[in-house]
Amino acid sequence: MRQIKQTAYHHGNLRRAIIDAALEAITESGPVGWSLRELARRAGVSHAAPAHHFGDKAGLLTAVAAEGFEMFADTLERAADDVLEVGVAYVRFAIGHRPYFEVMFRPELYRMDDPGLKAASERAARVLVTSAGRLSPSPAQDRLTTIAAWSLAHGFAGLWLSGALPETAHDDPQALARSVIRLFFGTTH
Amino acid sequence: MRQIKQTAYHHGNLRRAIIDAALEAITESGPVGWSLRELARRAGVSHAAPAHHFGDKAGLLTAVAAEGFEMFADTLERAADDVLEVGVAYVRFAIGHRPYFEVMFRPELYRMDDPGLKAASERAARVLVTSAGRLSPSPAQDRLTTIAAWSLAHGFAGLWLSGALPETAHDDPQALARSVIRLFFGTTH
DNA sequence: TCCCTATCTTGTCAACGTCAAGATAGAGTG
DNA sequence: CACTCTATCTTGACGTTGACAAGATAGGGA
Repeated sequence: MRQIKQTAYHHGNLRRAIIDAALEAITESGPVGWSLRELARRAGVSHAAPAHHFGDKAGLLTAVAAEGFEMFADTLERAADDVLEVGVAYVRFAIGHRPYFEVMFRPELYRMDDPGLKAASERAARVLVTSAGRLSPSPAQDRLTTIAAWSLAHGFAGLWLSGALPETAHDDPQALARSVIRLFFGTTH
Repeated sequence: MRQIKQTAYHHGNLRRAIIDAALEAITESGPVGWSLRELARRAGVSHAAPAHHFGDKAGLLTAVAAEGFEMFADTLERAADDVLEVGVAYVRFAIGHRPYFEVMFRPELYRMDDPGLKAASERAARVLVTSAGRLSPSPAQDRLTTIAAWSLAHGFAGLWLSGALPETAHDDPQALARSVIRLFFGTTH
């Protein structure tokens, strides 16, 4: 998956175990509905063990966001050939990796100056800019088109995650997202 | 503004003072970066005073969300004549009343079964459905068009609030939003 | 064998949300 | 004015939390 810096000491790989526990907890009760001590209990270690790996809560969420942006950039890059599919991939990631997504776009929860995080998020942004540029009617409207396409995908994901969309949308959000995107960007594909 | 149930007892109007303090605190550090005790200190009352009015933290955030949805519905209704302006009003509210907006679309923070809240949020949704319907090319695509338009406005607002958009966007977000919406929905107006 | 260092534990602290019980003061009634 | 009633607010307490400091532990290199 990703580089693993820790050789196994007492626990095995506590860093990963804590992150996994955090992802579970975020899935169950959001990015703030849990405590570091609870994660430590889930991982079977003492209450202060997480602090060694992440410093504090923001440090843990920084690690989650960084990992999320890495996976996010990978996902978008895999779809980069087809502009429509980049949008669908955006929504698919948000829904399929909800705990990551819910942290990633809430920068007050983590430290944005983390170098790995910044690199991954810029990598993801590059795919969006490049692929949306191909939709632009004229070079002068590149920026506007990028923001529009990004807003559409991001808004759909956000509304779906917050449960604001009508129930019928919950059957197959990915197909619905594809329809919505196609509505704007034509059926050229 | 809205009905005020409390007659002034010891404090004057503590309920309002606590909500205002909450809005300030949310503006400064997000919907979870503060404590009830801090709000009580700001209002100059004891640490347990807020509990009487709101029960618990979720109760306070429910009141914030309800008030937000009321104002939101009012804003949208005022713009309902012009479909484009509904989208602009959506963004304007999100940015101009950021602390409300940041709570409203995070339902895990409050109690969605609150009757006043539900009524106001349905009132807002009705404006969106009605006005977006006017954009729909055919009745069969009403639902899709509504979701698309809503996603566009919601996504732009969310991206702007999270600081994800490039800095140039921060000069006049409202004008930028208008351009973005016009890009999709033509310049018929 | 010995030390070094990353890893984890234990103990502690102020602050927090929440609850229970008591104090206070305005409003209504006579 | 005297009295009571009740919404409002205070005080005190309890278990939990994030964070810090100091100590224990164990694997790896010399």
